[in-house]
This record gives sequence, structure tokens and C-alpha cells, in this order.
Amino acid sequence: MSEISRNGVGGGGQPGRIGIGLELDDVHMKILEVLRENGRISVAALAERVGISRANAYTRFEALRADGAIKRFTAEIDHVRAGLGITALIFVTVRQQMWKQFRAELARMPEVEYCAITTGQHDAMIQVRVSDVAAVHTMVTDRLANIPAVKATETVFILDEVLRRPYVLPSDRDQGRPARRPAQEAQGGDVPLGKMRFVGAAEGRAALRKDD
Amino acid sequence: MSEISRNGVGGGGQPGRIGIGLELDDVHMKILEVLRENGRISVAALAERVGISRANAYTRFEALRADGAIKRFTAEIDHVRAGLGITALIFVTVRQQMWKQFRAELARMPEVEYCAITTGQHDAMIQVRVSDVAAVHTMVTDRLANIPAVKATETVFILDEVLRRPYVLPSDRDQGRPARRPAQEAQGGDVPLGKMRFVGAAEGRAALRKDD
DNA sequence: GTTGAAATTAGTACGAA
DNA sequence: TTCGTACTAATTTCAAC
Repeated sequence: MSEISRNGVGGGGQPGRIGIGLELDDVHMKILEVLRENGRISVAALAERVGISRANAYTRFEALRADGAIKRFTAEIDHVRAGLGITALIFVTVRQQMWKQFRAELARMPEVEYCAITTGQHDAMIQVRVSDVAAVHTMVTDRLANIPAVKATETVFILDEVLRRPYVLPSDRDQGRPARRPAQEAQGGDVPLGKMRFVGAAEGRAALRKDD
Repeated sequence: MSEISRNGVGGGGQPGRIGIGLELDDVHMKILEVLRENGRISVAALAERVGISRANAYTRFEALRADGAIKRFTAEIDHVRAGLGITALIFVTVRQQMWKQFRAELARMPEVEYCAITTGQHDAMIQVRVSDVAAVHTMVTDRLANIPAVKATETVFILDEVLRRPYVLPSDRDQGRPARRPAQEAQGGDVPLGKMRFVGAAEGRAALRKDD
């Protein structure tokens, strides 16, 4: 995993599966667009909204599922109503060569909703949902701190979640085709670049180098 | 929004809706559990898995939806297969009293999948999905930098997404009942615990206070 | 809150374009 | 490949219990 392009939630499934099994055309994208905002729509209704026949819709639907482009269908739940009103981000510094242990421990923590390995000052960011502030404290000081793989943590609370899109797709904008924007001239000089930091990988991990 | 308990993705829907419209019992929770891992299951099959009648399942299903406990159903899509292989986190420092503008601009950026307001050094964290590294650079230097509300940014790349749970529920573990764990020393800024830091709110924003 | 039966809709198969 | 249709299976809905 020394390449930044290898990401995507591959933790559980088949890691390292890079080859494209299915060429996604415009119709596939349109299907994904509909499905991400209404995961319970019937295939018949889906076919109509996309403008293809029912049989075709079934074929493509199955293909997308089998290929893994659609990983699963899920219900978005209101955490506050479900009793988990507190959300926190915990940035973790992991001891080198102890990633495997770290991942294994994560799997044992049900309150962890999301975990990503990042470049920058810390090595990983985990998002947790709990019922109260005390539970965050317990989680960090009792559970995380007791994992040898964890060298240090930094915790911030989420005060409000401004937006969550079901899932971003390339068709959402112009960015679909790698914009031929050398990026060098993209910001002539009228941009206060001084305040925009890009933080590469820390000690030991893959260096971030491609565009600057 | 001076209370930390008011979170949850309220950006689009009815912000500030705090009152509980529906008392969630164990059966409701079980329904949510099933639905979060299989959003396309039929209500009939759902009823069987939960152990209630079809009609009851339908009633509760509708109630959960109407109440907002279930916000929507969505398909989880493999971003890499969909052509968005790069994920980045951008931590943004926002100029005070310009939050409204910041939010408005966010809505105009389709590559933003998630945005949360946080305590700590920065004011907000946004997660973006784009096709290549150059697009991140363009996004930050061209688009974010040109928003007056944005004072500074810090960008890290996501190298791997270790886990994403559909949605964490209280029934997942013991944390359901607020653990009677005083945790007096937990906040106020930093914790005297060696390498475990808790970072409170920065200048101007709501202080973190709820449980002490 | 449950069961059962009718009406509707979903999913499958197959031939034609 | 995709479409259209006919066939079968399952689901939603509504009734009475």
C-alpha cells in the first residue's frame, strides 16, 4: 500500500483488488445516481427513471452488485434519535509495524463508525458515536490507550454535521475527466496560498509526492 | 447551536428539531439493525427476521421513516470503481460570523461528501472524493481559497479506509446506558493523561460543556 | 398486535429486433 | 446488447379476529 491511489474501503473485502471488472458507462452511472438517493426503489421504477427496459435494468443492477461497484444497501439512521448523540473524531498515532494489531482492535470496537489511514501528523482518524461525552473519555483513555499499537491520540468533538452526501459520483460535475488543468497556472498569484497547507505522510509511511 | 448534543446531519432537513417524536423500543432497534445492513430487504422478510407480524413491521417501518429515525436509504458505492480514487480530508479554519456563507459554498461543491464542524484547532473538516491528486489541489487552492469565509486550510490524504460501518447503534454494545463513569477530569481542554489529548473548542465557538 | 386472503407489483425467462 | 411480453413468485394492503 505504498500508492496513494489504492484506497477505498477495502479493509474487509478483497484488499488490493485493483483491476476493473466492469466498464461503467453513462447508464451505469445514472443507475448509481438514482440508487444512492433511493436505495429501496424497485428495479422497475429504476428502469423507468434511467430510461431503459426492465430486463436491461435487472441485468445492469445485478452486474453492478456482482462487480462490487455497489457494495451494499443501507439505511441512514439519525444517531441522535437512536441514542448516540455524541460524535467525536480521534486522531491516532500508530506505532510502526503494529498496524495489524491496531486494525484487529478496531474491529472489536462497535462504537467506531469509520476509520481511515491518513497522511499528515497523525496516522489514522477514527470517528466514534456514543451516548455521552463520558463515553468518549472512557473509549480513549481506557480502550485506545491500552492498545500497544497506539502511541498517542488527539480527540475533537463534532458539534454539527453540516452535510453528508450519500455518495459522490464523477457525474456530479466537470471533474469526471481528469481536468486538464496543469494546476500550475491555475492560481496565477491572486490566491493567498500561504494559508493553504498540504500535509504529506509522516515518518515511515509512503511519502506524498505528485503535484507540488 | 451552543449545545453539543445538537448534532446529527441536520444541514438539509429540519434543523433544530430536537424533541423526540417516537419512543424507540427494542423492536425498533432491531429493525434498524437489520435495515442498516440490508436496506433493500422487504418488509415481509424484515418482519420475520425481527420476529413480528408483517402488519406490525409495516407500521413500525413507516413510523421510523416518518419520524426521521431513518433518514433515507442509500447504496454504498465503490468510489474507486466509480472513478473517484482519491479521498482527502481538508481541515478548514472559518472566519467568525461567516458560517452561513461557508455552508452555502459547500452546497455548491459536489465533490464534498461530508462536512462536520469540530472543536479543536480547526473549525470544520470536509471530506472530498475526486479523480486524481491534481483535483484536490485545484479544489483547495482555486475554490476553497477563494471563499472569503475560509481563513486557512490543512489537507491530508486518505491512504486507506480501514472500516466503515453502515451505522452505529446503541444496541451494538454495553454503551447503551450512559456508563456511570464520572470522567470529571475529561474536559476543560487537555487531559493530564500522557499522550491522550482532548482538544476543546477554539476561539469564538461554543464551548464544550455538557457532562461536568 | 396478529393472521389470512385479494390485488398489486416484483422478478424471471425467452424470443425478436 | 437491448427490448417486449408472458409467466411465476413474492409483496403490500386490507379485512376480520
